[in-house]
Amino acid sequence: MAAVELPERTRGTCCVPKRRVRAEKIADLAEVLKALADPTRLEMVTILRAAKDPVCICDFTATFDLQQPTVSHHMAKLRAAGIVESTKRGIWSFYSLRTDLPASVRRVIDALS
Amino acid sequence: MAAVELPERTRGTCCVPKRRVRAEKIADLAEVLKALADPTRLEMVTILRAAKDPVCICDFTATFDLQQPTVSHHMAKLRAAGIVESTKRGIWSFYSLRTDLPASVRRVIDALS
DNA sequence: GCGACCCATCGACGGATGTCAATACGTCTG
DNA sequence: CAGACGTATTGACATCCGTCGATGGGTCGC
Repeated sequence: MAAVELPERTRGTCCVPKRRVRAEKIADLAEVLKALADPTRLEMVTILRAAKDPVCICDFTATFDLQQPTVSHHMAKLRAAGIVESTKRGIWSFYSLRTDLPASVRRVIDALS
Repeated sequence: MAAVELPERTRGTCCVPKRRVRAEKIADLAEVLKALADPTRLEMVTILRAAKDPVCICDFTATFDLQQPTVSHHMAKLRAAGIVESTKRGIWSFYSLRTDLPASVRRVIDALS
């Protein structure tokens, strides 16, 4: 394999790499990634992505080895991050991926699995 | 907009959504996402992705408003997550994205920015 | 060799996070 | 209405995380 070319350096001087992305956008994306960076929430998102219809949260409670408040807490985090939206029908709460996700967020979620 | 069709439910019964992804793979991906889920590290990765040659860590220290140990700590996290690799040249340490990233990780990183 | 330079590691500290038990709230059934 | 059911919220607790100062180790120039 060809050795990678390393740039020449002079002592005491550092160049500043171009910051191509707006700081605000970086922060927003980091928030989304933080919401996805948990095994439970990550699997929730992949399940919601594969599901055609909204999924009742009671099904998630039955899926994961976690207490109901914990499952609810995770869903609240996904909703706070703007990844998920909820609908109520009688006693039940149904969750689904938001359809108006920003393009970058949509790309990241599509890249999962 | 057409109302989303919500599945019928009966009290006391929950169905278990199909878990399509292996638990191990979910955990690995969550680890990578956790490494990316920080504004500093996220920008580091986008800079490395845009850079053709390995980048000296002293340049990152000059870029971010953080102390040198903190920058080093973030790079160590990216390396521990298998996202980044380092080369030494004299005094300097150069970092670059790993070329043998798993396909899913590569897709996620390409989806950023 | 000595000092300057670059980098990694360690220890500490405040804040965030995941989890659960307890509780409160809304909704349906009988 | 009364109770059962599904869900969200609160409070508590242990753990993890980002940041910094201090320190140590390696490398170059003088």
